[in-house]
Amino acid sequence: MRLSARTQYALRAAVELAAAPPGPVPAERIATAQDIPRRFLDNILLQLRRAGLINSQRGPDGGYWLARPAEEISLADIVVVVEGVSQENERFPGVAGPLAGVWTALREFEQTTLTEITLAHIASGSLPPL
Amino acid sequence: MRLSARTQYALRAAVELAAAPPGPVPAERIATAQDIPRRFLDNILLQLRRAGLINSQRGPDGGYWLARPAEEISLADIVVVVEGVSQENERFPGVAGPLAGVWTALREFEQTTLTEITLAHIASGSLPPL
DNA sequence: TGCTTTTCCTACTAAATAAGTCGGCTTAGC
DNA sequence: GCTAAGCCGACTTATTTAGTAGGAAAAGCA
Repeated sequence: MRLSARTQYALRAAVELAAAPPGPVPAERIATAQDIPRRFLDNILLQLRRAGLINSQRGPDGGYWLARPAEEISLADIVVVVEGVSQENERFPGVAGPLAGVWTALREFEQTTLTEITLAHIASGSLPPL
Repeated sequence: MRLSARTQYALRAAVELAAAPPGPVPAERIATAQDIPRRFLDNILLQLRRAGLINSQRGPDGGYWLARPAEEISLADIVVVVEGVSQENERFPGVAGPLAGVWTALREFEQTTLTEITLAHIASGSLPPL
């Protein structure tokens, strides 16, 4: 389970939005709270908005907010957007063939887990039973 | 679960050794059977030998063989050697703190799975219940 | 001895990916 | 028209990945 810095930042930013009171949150505040390089964060938030996960508003008192309730956004939603969709299953020559099944099983568990956990879970600190 | 080509090759080479009849297997044969670039494979086998997972013999009829029975070498053994030991748990600022627990859970599952599956399982094609 | 087969070893390089930066434009509100 | 935001593509730099290169050393055999 290797996650790029970009993906980690995206998740942390999203959690920050989930935990904020209703209304726009400026990028600057997210950057400070989560210790994320400001310009890089801009970049990431843009991607999340284009994917329809968050909304934005410009101008004074502008900022970002979740496009859906935090209960309805899973970690997988964000990971998929930022990390891109996972690679197809490869085939392994000869006697190594059964390795494929192992990777499939691991990936499935990973995906199931990330799909079950929502931003609300993280923000509230109460994880569902794994 | 992102695995580098190097790690995949190492696993496939090890499985090939596990499936071979007793005695040294030359790198050339592994490279052909598993379609791995020859010089790169040399490099990887060297690393596995230094880690004590395989043994080698030079000269005509030389080659490589597993240092222990295939039942006693787990996929994790190989992954750890090639991929290096996993990074320490990071901490996440503020409200994103609980994310750490998710990564820990995922990593533990991954590690448990890879530890339970041995080269013998793969070579025989009979995976243990996951 | 010398030839062949095979491993051993360090170092190098090219390509891809990741991480972040820059400059400036656009929009909204006062 | 000033200020506080977001919007956007392009650019730069660092790291990692995936190999390659060149040869040295050992083992067996004739």
